[in-house]
Amino acid sequence: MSFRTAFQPIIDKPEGKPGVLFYDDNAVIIEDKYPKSLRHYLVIPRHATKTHDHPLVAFDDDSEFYTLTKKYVDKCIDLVVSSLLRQFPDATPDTFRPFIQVGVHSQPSLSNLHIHVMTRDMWSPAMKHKKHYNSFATPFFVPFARLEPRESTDDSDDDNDNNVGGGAANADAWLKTGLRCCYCGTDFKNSFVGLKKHLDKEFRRKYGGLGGDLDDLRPNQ
Amino acid sequence: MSFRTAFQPIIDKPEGKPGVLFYDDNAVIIEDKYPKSLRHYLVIPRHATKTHDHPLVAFDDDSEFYTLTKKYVDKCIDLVVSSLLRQFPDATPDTFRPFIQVGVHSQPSLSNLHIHVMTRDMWSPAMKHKKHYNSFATPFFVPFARLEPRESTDDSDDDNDNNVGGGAANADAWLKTGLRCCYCGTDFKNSFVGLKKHLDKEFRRKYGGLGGDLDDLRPNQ
DNA sequence: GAATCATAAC
DNA sequence: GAATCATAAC
Repeated sequence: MSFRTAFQPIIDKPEGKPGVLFYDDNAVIIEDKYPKSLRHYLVIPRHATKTHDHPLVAFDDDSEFYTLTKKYVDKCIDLVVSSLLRQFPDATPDTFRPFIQVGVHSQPSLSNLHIHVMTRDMWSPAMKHKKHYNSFATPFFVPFARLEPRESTDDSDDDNDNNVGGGAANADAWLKTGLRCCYCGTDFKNSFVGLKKHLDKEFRRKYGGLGGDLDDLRPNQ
Repeated sequence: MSFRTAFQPIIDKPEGKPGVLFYDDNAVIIEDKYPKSLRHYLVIPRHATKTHDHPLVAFDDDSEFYTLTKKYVDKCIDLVVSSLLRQFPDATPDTFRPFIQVGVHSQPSLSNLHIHVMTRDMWSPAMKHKKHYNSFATPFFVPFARLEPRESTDDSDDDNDNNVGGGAANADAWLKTGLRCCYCGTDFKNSFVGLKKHLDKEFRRKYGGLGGDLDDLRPNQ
């Protein structure tokens, strides 16, 4: 049961902890220990009670908390971009900014509130099975922007696919749905191996020619 | 479909074929290409029509064919024993003779009539899954002795478990039944890995102390 | 990691 | 060999 609070020690005392990229009184930014994309960081608010809220309700009626958290999300995006620019000298920030996704799991495994900030390549040796993939490539992954509190109660513009209010309802179904390429939408049904091979091609198309050495990035496990 | 007749070329022309241990006009004796025990040979009658008979009916009302085939089965047993004696100098023929099982599959994969002659250790890297094991360790495997034609029509002594007459009926069920050690009967349910580890122990108890080097016998794949 | 399914099956 | 299930899950 204790694995669910794996982030608590980092929240309590981020100093010197492995993977910590940044921290202040409000938040910690860490590298995901099992990154599911080339870059995969986490923003972890340090708020004593919000940390125990479900991500789909933590920002409800709390614009202040959303705005504060967004500041760290933006900082995290900057960290992802600058890290990639060091690896790909011919790229520009615009190469990567539209390619970064920010959001939360509608059923998080770890209970402390955390926001994923990651490139949308899903190219990683830690991406090992369908549930991993679908948790980031379907509406199981809820964009952070959709968590922004609204003044109006009129939700006629809402995209019901994401269904933030009762968003955990269809979560299991999304994890089991057919595998679709997050670049082009090609349907790989249940063929995870087929998807992985295709993602490798898409990755090389996306990241090739940016001055980096893709062979350095080969999976090491 | 052609794999089913894989033995036909050996029947037609055994000369110089790999794995052939003996042949004359009536039969060929070969090493099973995927041995499921330390020793696993096959007796293949060369009779032009009998070779296409199902093993559970090939010997019906044909004592002569049974007697002829038994001669080659006995020869095959001698070959197994002499081969083992070369490997285990401290053993005697009686170490192995009661430990050899002779019989047929009630649903053979290969269509040419063949009789299995094998040690009852099931210790082999080619023994890879439940169906392999149960095909030799349950009544799916029909002892050759039970195929001997009888004068009498009184079958009150028959063991209905083997049910030679309609023997293929429960064949699929036997392949799926729980895994039981062929030495001691211990039930391993569906744990093939558990069974394999136990068989390794039984093997070392049976074959240890016979002057051979068991380390030479370690699986090579 | 291991059992199951599909494939190959000796 | 690969998908599934169970386990672990960052």
